[in-house]
Amino acid sequence: MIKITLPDASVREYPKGVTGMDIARSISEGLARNVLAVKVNSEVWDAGRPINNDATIKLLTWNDDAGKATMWHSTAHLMAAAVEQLYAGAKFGIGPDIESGFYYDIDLGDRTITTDDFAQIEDKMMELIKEKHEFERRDISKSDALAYFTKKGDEYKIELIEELADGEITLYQTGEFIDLCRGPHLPDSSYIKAVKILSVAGAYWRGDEKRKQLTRLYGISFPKRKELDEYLVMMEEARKRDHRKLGKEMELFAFSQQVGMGLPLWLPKGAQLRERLEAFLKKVQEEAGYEPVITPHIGNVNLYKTSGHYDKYGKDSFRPIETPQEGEAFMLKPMNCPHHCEIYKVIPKSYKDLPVRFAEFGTVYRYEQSGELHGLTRVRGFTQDDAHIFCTNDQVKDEFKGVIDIILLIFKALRFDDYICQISLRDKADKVKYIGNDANWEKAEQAIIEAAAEKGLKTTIEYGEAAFYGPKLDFMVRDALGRKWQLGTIQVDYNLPERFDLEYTGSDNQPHRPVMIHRAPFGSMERFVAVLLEHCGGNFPLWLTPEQVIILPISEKYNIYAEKVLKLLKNSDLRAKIDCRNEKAGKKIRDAEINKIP
RNA sequence: GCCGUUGUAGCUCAGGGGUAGAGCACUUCCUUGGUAAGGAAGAGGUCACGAGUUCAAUUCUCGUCAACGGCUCCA
Repeated sequence: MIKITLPDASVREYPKGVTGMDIARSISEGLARNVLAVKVNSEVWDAGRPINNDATIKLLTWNDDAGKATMWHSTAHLMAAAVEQLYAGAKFGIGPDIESGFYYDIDLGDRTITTDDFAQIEDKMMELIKEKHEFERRDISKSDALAYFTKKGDEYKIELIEELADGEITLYQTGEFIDLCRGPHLPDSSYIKAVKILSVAGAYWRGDEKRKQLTRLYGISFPKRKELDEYLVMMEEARKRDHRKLGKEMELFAFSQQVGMGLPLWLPKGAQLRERLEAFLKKVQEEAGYEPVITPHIGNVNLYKTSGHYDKYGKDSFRPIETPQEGEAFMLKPMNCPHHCEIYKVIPKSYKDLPVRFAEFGTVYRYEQSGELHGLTRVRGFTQDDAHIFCTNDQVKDEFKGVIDIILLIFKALRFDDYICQISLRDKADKVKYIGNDANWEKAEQAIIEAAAEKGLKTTIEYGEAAFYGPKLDFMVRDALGRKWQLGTIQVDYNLPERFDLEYTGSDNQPHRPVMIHRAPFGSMERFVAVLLEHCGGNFPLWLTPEQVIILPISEKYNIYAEKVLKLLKNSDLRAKIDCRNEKAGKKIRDAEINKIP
C-alpha cells in the first residue's frame, strides 16, 4: 500500500500502482468523468499512469490550467493524426499547448493548407474523437526511437531525439499516429467535445530564421460544445475592439503609405485625446516634483557611442544622418535617456539637490522590422511619457514608491482594475553579466521589493529578467477581455551614470555616483491609447472622450435654440456639438450612439 | 527581415479577359419631425503601382509597395 495525500491534506491508502483515475473513481464517479490529468508531487501525469510511491496528488480538471493544457496538448496530437491521414508524408515538428489552445508545426512538402481546408481537418478530428482513441504511453530506448522516426523519414523528430538522453524518451500513440512526447495526455480522445482550427501561419523550425519554415496550425478545443461557442463569441468581441478598427472608425489616427509604415498620423480627435492624457500626467508629475525638459529629435552619434546604445543597437537603427559638410553624423533619437544625462551634467549637483526628476514627452524613432509593425502597439516613431530620476542609493525606494503612486493613479482614472506587477531581478547564478556593484544591486532589488510590498502590490518575482543595467518593475494590465498587456515600467540604471560620468557632491564633500531611474507610466502614448481603446471598446471615460455631448434638434426650427444650449455647455467647459443635419431624431440618436458619444 | 494571405468608391465588400457594382457615408431637393436608419435624385473609381502575355488586362503571369496572420526581434 502507498499513502496518497490529497489537496485538503487528507491521506488515503491505495495499493501500489494505483492511478489518478482510480483515485478519482474512489472519490466520486462525477469527478472521474472530469479528470483530465493528475499532478503527482510537482509533475503532471496521465490519469492512467500507475503511481508506485507515496505521493501528494491533485486531480486536474478543466478548471485547472494544467488540465486545460493537457486537453489542448492532446488535441494537438489528434490534429497531427488527422493531418497525417489527410496529407500522407507530412512531417511533424513540435506541437505544444499554449496560453489558449495549441499549435502544431508541420512540414507538408510542396503542399499548403489554407483556411478552406480547416473544416476537412476538423471533421477528421471529430471522426477520430468518436473512435475514442487512447493516448497510449510507451517508454522506448533512444535507438528504437531513432529507428522508428528514421524509417518514417521525419528528420525533425530525429533531431529532437538526438538531444535527449537514453532512458527519458517516451512515445504516445493515438490511433495510427505515434509521436515523440513526454506527455501527459488525456485518458482518451472522447474527453474532447469540440475542436476548432483557428489559423495557419509560417513558423521557423526551432524559431531560427535561417532554418526551414514550417506550416503552423493553431487550434483550440473544449470539453463542451457550449464553451467553444462562447470562446468564438469572445473572439468576435475582441475583433470588434481591435484598436486599429476603432481608431479608424472613431477618426483617432491613421497611417499613410506616403508618410511611411509604422509612422502614425494623429487625427484631430486622436490628438485631442492624447493631449488630454498628457495634460493629466503633466499635472500629476508637477505635483510630484518633476521638472519638464525638452530635448532635440536628433543627437550626435557620439552621444549614443557614449551611452553604449550605438554599439548595441546601432546596426538595427535608422541610418545616421550625414551633414553636407563637416562630416558630422546624427542619429534620430531612439531614446531620451542620454539627452537627460547631458542635462543633468549642465549644473553641478550637490546631495541637497537630489533627487532631480526630468520629465519629457519625448518622441523617439526606432527601426522596427517591417513585419513587426502592428497598429499603434508597435510603430517606428512614438512618444514616451519619459522621465529620469537621479538620486542616491538611499532614495531609490522612496522614488519607486512615488512612481508606483503615479501609475496606480492612472490605472484608477482609466479603470484598469485588474493588473499585476512583475519584479525583474538578476539571475542569481550568473551575476557577472550585470553592470554595477553587487552591494548596490542588492540594495536596489531590496528597495523595489519593499516599495512594492509597502504599496500593497500583488507581485511576481522573475529572476534573470532584469536588464543588464539594472532591476525593474513592470505593470501588466488585463483588458476587459482578459488579454494581458505590459504598460508602465520603472527601471533602475547603474550603467548610464557610469558612462556619462554623472556625479554629485556628497555631505562628505566627495564626488558620488547617482542612481538613475527610468520610468514611463503609460509606456508610450501610442501603445497606451491602443490598449485603452481595446480596454474600453472605444467608450472612453467622460473626461477623456473627444465629444462629451451632442445636441439633437428635432427640426431646423430649433437650431437657434440648440446654438444657445451649445454655448451654455461650452461655457461650462463641456465639449459639445450640434447635429443639425436634416434628419429625424431617431437617425440622429442612432448615429450618436454609433459614434460612441456618451 | 522571413513564410503565407490580401489589395476594386471615403468605409464595408461583391464581381470578373471586352475599360466596373451594392450598402453605408457625401451633395442637392422633398419632408419639419419626439427617442436606434423618412423619401428622391446626384456626384464619386487609371480596380495599389510597374512590367509581361494577349487583338484586348481591373481580371492571367512576374516584380514592387502596403495591409493582415504568424515567426524572429523589441534600448
